[in-house]
Amino acid sequence: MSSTEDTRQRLLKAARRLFAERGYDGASVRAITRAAGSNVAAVGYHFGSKEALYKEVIRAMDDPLAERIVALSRDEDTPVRQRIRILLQEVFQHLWDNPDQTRFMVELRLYRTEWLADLAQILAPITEALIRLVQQGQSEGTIRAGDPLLLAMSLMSQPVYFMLVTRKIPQGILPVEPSTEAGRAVYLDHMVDFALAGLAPTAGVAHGRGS
Amino acid sequence: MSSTEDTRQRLLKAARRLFAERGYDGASVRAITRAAGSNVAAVGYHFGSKEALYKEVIRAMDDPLAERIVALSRDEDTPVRQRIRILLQEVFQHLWDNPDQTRFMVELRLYRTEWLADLAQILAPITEALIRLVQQGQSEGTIRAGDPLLLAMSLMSQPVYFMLVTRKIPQGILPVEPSTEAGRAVYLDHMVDFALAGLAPTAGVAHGRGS
DNA sequence: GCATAATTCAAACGTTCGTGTGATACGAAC
DNA sequence: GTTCGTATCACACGAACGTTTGAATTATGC
Repeated sequence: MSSTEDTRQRLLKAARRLFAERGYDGASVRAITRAAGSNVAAVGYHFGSKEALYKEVIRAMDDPLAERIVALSRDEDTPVRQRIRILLQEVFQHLWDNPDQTRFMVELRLYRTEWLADLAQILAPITEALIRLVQQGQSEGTIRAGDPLLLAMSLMSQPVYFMLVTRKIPQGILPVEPSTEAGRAVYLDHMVDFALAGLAPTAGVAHGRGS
Repeated sequence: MSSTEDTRQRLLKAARRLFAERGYDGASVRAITRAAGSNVAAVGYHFGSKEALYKEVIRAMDDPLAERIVALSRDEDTPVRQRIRILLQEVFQHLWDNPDQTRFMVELRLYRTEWLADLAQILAPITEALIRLVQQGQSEGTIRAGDPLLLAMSLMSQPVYFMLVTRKIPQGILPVEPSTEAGRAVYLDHMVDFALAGLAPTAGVAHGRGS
């Protein structure tokens, strides 16, 4: 039983990477087992089927990010807007360091809606943490009025969208190359500023129906 | 030659739908030709290969939206912020009515980076139109300072992200069902408000490093 | 050391994939 | 009516797919 867990873990790791890189259909069982350094039959033995392996990858995806975010959202020593700033930065950084996760989630969202519930369950704590923060800011008066869930969605849109648009983009398409730490900071800073600006208490111009 | 163009068009239409629904690998040539009501060999005859068909679907994707947006961005009779409002609404509506397009573009972005240049070329006019609008607003003083491209990216993030998150989502996950016109308006209005708030001239709270 | 279970492996299963081939159907030109 | 280029068809090819099988190998309990 010693190396069993090793094989299982190696399979999960390889599967997550390849599913993210090539999608469910594009990542063959043979390619996954080859990447994991084991036999084709290993998937059948350890998980039962390719589909079961995929669902197991979803299940194993609740990672340190969620608890970090929840902890951050409860850190009452830091001002709300500052907490949001840190939170968005950390989400972006995490997504940047784990591109597999974003791609995997997007594929799940687009092509595997039958397993979306599994994903929503994993993301729930993050959404709740964001909502909590927004509500706190609203009661303090540092965040403008509005449905907390909708505002939380707009907040999440910034790190997710910028990650999708800037990660592994061919050189020359974006004016600032996000491949360097410095270049990435440009997108990161802007993304946070825009999100916080969108939360700012009504500035006189923004709200209502007109311009 | 009479029904030739029909078959070609039917193939393109079916291919775009199935590529969007199932991804490149998930949409088999047989499924596409079956959906188009023609023979398996039709793809080989009209396009040469499955890959060539895929690229042709990309090429045929520059649609009315782009020119509509460019025209709107140049409509000097409407205030800039109002133009942006309309523009974001129309982008969202268009993406909503053509979910194929978003899914197709996302797959291209994630799994087919070798063909990304073809996509960037098609999206260029839209990006340029947004940048032009932002710059005009900045020179008027109705839009806050900042890199116009980055601001344009944040603007686009709203309709795209909300489309991705709300379209064809299983019932019960979102508190407001986006399947009805009225429910959808909730997301649409919020998305536009948030985007415009993010553009608002510095309100005293937003900018800088801290909360 | 020996039985017993757990794990890995090579090989093969039937199916589906993208593509190629040759025959057939069709319409226009003469 | 025959010819010719275009379009569609049924069909077969080899390769890759997910899965299964049964033997070989390794670890565990006594």
